[in-house]
Amino acid sequence: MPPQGHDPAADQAEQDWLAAYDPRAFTPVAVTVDVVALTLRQNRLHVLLVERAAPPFQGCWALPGGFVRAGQEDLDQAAARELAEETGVETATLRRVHLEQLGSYGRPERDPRMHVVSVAYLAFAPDLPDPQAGSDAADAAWVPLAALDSAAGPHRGGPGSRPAVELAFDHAAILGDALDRARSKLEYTPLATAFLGPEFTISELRAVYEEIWGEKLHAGNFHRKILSVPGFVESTGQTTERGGSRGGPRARLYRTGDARLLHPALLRPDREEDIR
Amino acid sequence: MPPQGHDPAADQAEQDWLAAYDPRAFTPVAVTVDVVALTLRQNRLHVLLVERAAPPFQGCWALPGGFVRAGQEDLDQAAARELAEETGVETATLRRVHLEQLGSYGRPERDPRMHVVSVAYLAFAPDLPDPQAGSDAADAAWVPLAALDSAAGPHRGGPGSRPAVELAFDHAAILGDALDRARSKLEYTPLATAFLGPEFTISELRAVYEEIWGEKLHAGNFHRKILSVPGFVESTGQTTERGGSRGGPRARLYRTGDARLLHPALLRPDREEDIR
DNA sequence: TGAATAGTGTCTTTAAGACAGTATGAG
DNA sequence: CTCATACTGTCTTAAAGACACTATTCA
Repeated sequence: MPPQGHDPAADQAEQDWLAAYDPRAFTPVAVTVDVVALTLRQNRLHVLLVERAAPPFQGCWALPGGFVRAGQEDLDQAAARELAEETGVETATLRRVHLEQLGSYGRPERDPRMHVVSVAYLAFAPDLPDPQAGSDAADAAWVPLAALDSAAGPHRGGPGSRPAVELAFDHAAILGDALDRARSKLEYTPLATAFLGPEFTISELRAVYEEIWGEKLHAGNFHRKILSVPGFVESTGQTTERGGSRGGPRARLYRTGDARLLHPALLRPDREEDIR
Repeated sequence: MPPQGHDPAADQAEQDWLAAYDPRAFTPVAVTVDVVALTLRQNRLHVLLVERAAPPFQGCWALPGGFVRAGQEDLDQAAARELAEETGVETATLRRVHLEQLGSYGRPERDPRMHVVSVAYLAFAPDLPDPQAGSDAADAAWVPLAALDSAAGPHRGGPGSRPAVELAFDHAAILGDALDRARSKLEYTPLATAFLGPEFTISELRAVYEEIWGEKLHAGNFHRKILSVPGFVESTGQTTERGGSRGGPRARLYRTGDARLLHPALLRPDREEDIR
């Protein structure tokens, strides 16, 4: 853009220039982090939500999140802090939670108060205790995905389902993107194990895939495939104490291996829509 | 976090609460967008850089970018605007450029002036004219990746290479992440065609893969693979006017097809490090 | 005993890669 | 003519999926 006369773009350029020298001299854009924390409870996918205690969207459920503390923390740290505050979980437990950046959302009208850019994070957690509501929330809970009318994916309530929970802001869209990312992550990484305890059976691992992908997998082929991917799981040499509740042999126990990517990947069964 | 006495965290919570009612009452975090725009010139990967006209990092090269205009634009729009301003290219041409969000960078000390969160974007462009420096830049140019000491990937200068260009802020890290993303995108999407004109030969497409992946591919197998993936390319029925500069038959011309994802994907040849 | 589950064997199909071979056209 | 290139044919190997089968344990 060549230098020009007095027009709105030039005004903006001057504002930007001033901002470099006085942090309070430009129209502010606020920055928050929001966390889509997923877990499995009784083999059902749940997302951590808080009930808003104040307007806007008072009484609505929303993703846990909050403002980034200026000058004090990185985005990853802010996300971990918000997650810890909302779940009431100690830092030691957080080490077993996978946390990664999902993407940023910045439509000017996404928050009625002002222009807020939210950096969304995605978390995979093992089954954790019920959360404690933070100071700015009326309640906090692990909510089954089936209770949400999330546009994306196979996790919709059946015909007789309860009224869907409506999410505040654009959090339904963020959740949809998070589910897409989660399904894809299970293909190329061993992160499905982040939903399980330190030791698990192949069947438990398969249940994670089946719930998040929303389809049944062939038990035998899945078993062989998992064991054939180098570094996905390693044997503990132990087995479960008892067989399954409806019979069957005791299953061998495994730990997460040291691979960070799966080779070859575990691709989802063919879907029609994957061409578009 | 349960309510507690007068501690820094509570102060912060109060600040956050106030921010909901007075946009200027909290310590600000600025939001910028930065664009990693990649193109191929003479089959070499180039990135669009600007030379900074003002401190900090005056005289350094940096990714084109700037502040998000509060209340006026979405993040995608801001990135497209910055790209258009820096390249001096019209909106019509921008339609042929692929632009996607890469990720956000928010280390408090990444900008010496204040806490700035940058939302990075990745762009794939066909060969465009040389850029015009915008008002806040001393210069702008397509810089060959070989001239940069980018930590990631196979694009380093040879033994007799010029002194490496140093990038401002954390832009070298952003560029590294962008290259990782670009290499991965070529596996699962048809976006390699975004580097080419509206009609291209299979050999030209292969050159894109070879340059971005940094390795030679088998011409025959590549050819058959491209044609076997549904929706990747479609024939125009035309051929090039002349054979190659060093002989050979005229090549058939193709357009980009309607697929958005490649099935099956074009996986990179096995690399050792892909397990970690 | 019956049913469900863990784990393995084997066959078919698909896709990737190595390699050879033919036709075309520039110099 | 010579040589690089466009494109195709064929064989080998790897991997995914379908299916069958055995062994184990709960009820």
